[in-house]
Amino acid sequence: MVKKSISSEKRILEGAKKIFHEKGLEGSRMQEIADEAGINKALLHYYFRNKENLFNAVFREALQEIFTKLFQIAGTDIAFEQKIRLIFHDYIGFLQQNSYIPGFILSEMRQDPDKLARIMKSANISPSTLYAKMKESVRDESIGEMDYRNFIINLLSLCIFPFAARPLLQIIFDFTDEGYDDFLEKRKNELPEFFMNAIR
Amino acid sequence: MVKKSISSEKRILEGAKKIFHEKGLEGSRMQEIADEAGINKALLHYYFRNKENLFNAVFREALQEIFTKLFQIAGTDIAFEQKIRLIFHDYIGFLQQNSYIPGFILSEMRQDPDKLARIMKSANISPSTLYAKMKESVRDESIGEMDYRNFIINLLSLCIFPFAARPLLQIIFDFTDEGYDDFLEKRKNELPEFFMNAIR
DNA sequence: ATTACTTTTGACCACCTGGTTAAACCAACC
DNA sequence: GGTTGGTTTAACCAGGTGGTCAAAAGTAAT
Repeated sequence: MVKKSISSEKRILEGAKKIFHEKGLEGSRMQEIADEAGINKALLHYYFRNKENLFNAVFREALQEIFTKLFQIAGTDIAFEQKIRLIFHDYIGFLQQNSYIPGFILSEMRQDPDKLARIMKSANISPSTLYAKMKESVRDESIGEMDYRNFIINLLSLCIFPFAARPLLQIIFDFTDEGYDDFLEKRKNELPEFFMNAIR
Repeated sequence: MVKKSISSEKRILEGAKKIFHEKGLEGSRMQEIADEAGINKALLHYYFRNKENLFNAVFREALQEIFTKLFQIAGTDIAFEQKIRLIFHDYIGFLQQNSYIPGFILSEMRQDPDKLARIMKSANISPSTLYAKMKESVRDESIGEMDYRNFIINLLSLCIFPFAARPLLQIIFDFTDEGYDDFLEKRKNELPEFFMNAIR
């Protein structure tokens, strides 16, 4: 009884993730999600009241993952330069294995900034932690003074943009799928040097 | 007679731009666009055959603008460091005045990569020009050897991401709308130094 | 076996959507 | 003034959408 219920709910969430990630809120159909989960459409409304609820669950999870991972890596207690190297390597590694997340979040956040703020709060994401971690790390070493917001934004830009803009960049540079994967793999190891030079 | 026709078509395109930019293809309603343009819905189908045609016109224009502007700036014949400074300043300036474009393109490109490739071709965007401009500029000076694709991607990342991720970044850093505008304004002048250090 | 309950389903519906059509409108030309 | 051509509109439609509901199926305790 409990087993069945959990299984169905999980399958719904998995199906919803796949469809929503690919087509977004407006582009996805409840029937499609039901088919993907292998259950009846009415069951979607039994577990999640409506489309918005189901979507919010998926959206919240994506936000949580992308920030949790970042905080986790940034919280490692190692020397600054090592931490930079680790962030680029591990965070891009995380994005490689969750390549749908950047595009999904950037696309779906646009509709309703208030809703975004609400979900950010309910997801218990506290940016101040990241500030602190970064700021004290930055202070630890003798690098140029820099606005920590620019510091973080530059870091995120260099990590996330190549995933969010992937279709376009692949066309521009005539990359195959494998070619772009290889390119990202090498990029993981080139970015730390680029970034360290930049802030020195 | 001709006047009327042009006026209507222009008004439709303007309306479509506003609505599509804000809500995307799937989130926009033809009726909404008609209202925005102040005309009958049937007239949309008279000038543009269907929703997809109308959307493609808007999407193509956005792609054209964002690349034309970049190529134009990159084509200026000045010394390398000056060109970097110019790109960051003028390209971000362009994005400031067309702040909807990054999010719009990044969101709407995801649905159909083939369609994106088709439109890129029909819009006569030739990335090879950019390659050339950049590569020869890079060779002009004594800076570190670097994959020109990483060079361009880093540059685009730093310019575009802060616009595409604006809603999220504003929440994270607790920026007001004006505060974020100010932040971007200062960023225009800080990025060249960051970038020049990075590639030296 | 009966009861009490949760879970799952097929059938259904009101509404909205993109798109069509035939008629009205209007400017220019004869 | 009537004809012709492109332009604009109101009314309409078929199909798809999220959502509902009552009944069926399953489950565990009595």
